[in-house]
Amino acid sequence: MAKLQAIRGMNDLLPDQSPVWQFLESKVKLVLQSYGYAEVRTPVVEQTELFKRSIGEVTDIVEKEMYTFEDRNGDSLTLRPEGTASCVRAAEQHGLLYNQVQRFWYAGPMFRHERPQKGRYRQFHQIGAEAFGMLGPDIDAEVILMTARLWRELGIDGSVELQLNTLASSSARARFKADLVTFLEARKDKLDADSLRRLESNPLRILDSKDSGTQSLLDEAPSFDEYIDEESRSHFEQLCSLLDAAGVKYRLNPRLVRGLDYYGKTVFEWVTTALGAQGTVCAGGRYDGLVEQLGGRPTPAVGFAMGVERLVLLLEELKAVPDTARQLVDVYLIGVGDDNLAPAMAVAEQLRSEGGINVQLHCGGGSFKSQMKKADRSGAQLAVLMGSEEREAGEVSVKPLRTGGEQMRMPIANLAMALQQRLNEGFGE
RNA sequence: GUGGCUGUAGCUCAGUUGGUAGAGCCCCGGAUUGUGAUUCCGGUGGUCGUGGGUUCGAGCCCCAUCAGCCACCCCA
Repeated sequence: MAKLQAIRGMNDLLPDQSPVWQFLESKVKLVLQSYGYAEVRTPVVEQTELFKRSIGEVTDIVEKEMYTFEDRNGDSLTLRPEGTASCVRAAEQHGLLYNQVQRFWYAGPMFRHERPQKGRYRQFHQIGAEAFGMLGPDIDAEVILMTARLWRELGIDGSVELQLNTLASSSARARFKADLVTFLEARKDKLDADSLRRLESNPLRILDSKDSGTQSLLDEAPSFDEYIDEESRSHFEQLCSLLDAAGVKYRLNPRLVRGLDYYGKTVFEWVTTALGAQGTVCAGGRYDGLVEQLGGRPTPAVGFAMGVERLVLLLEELKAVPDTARQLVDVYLIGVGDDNLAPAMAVAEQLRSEGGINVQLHCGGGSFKSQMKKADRSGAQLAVLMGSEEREAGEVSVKPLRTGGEQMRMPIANLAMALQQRLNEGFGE
């Protein structure tokens, strides 16, 4: 019979990896909470219409990357390809945006049918934050500061760079887009194949082209800078000075264009060179038009999403995860001989009740030698032995496995506290 | 969706012009009866990704397919 395997581009998270994810997730959560953001959880499946209306009908995501299917009622459903649309839908549906200011975050799997490669998978994970109801550049700055703090907390701030741009108002963008298309239409013969295709689908992305011929052509093209409206310009300048004041470094990148239709004004990306082609680790911007586009009242909004897989890769690349985050077991407990199985189990339960340390109890028998071997392999700092001698004395034997210390007897009463003390000493060496 | 590279033991990999599979690690057991990591000895474990084809004979050659990796495209 053929072996079953996971769907292409959808990965299992195994024990050697999960500590890295947990490290990342716990840090992110603490930072988001420290800014007063509240978690929202939405379903992974939504009406297809939601994504068509938010992301944009002609984007690659909607046209060829969504997992779309009919349910048993004949409704068209889609596995969410990103989180913002669902977040807005949920907030709007429950009246959370009505005359209110809100700060939310979410986390979870997203789905896009792309060809898998490093840092890009068909089921991938994002953690994102969205702030609603605030028009000024102050909230843009807060959102960016929050991400900057996060990189510091994770110890990767030296390896990511902030790129910043403004897409201005939608009317300014529309005027620029029209002129750019006119300019390029007249010079179609000089465009590379990809850019030619984008001329129809997403002309702004041509600015991003890696083709040198196209890039030199763009030098003579209309410059977006001249199209930026006064309000957007002043918004952007204020944002920049807020970031300057907060000591956040950034690089202005006029070619920075987001892939989703709903962005306007501020856009930013955190980029690393340490991961190959998929260098964007976090990206976001302002999307003042989206709420209205999805049927709500006009509501200003800013947000971002970070790619968990990419950050995990970066954390590993930089060896930024402390060993303590990987340690699962503090104490390995062995009952010596059948007579001492029950007492050993009782001690294990006692330690868990007293709290503070993780205990793995040896199960499954085997020679004493092999039990000690397992204690060593478990990664535990201490082996705790419960034999007949110890039991009769109301004690256990404690043997340090990583440090040179002597084996010693300890009373069972208040054992957790005594072990905790030994464990703390161990870290000092 | 396009292109390139790669699939041999649980893992990392050898395998000569085609002649019926090997190492290291891991795991299990042993080297004086309750003491691990180092060392030594022994053992378990593979329809060589899958399906066709060529051949007396295929892990090696050919085709297809699936999967992985990298890049393009796209994006977090």
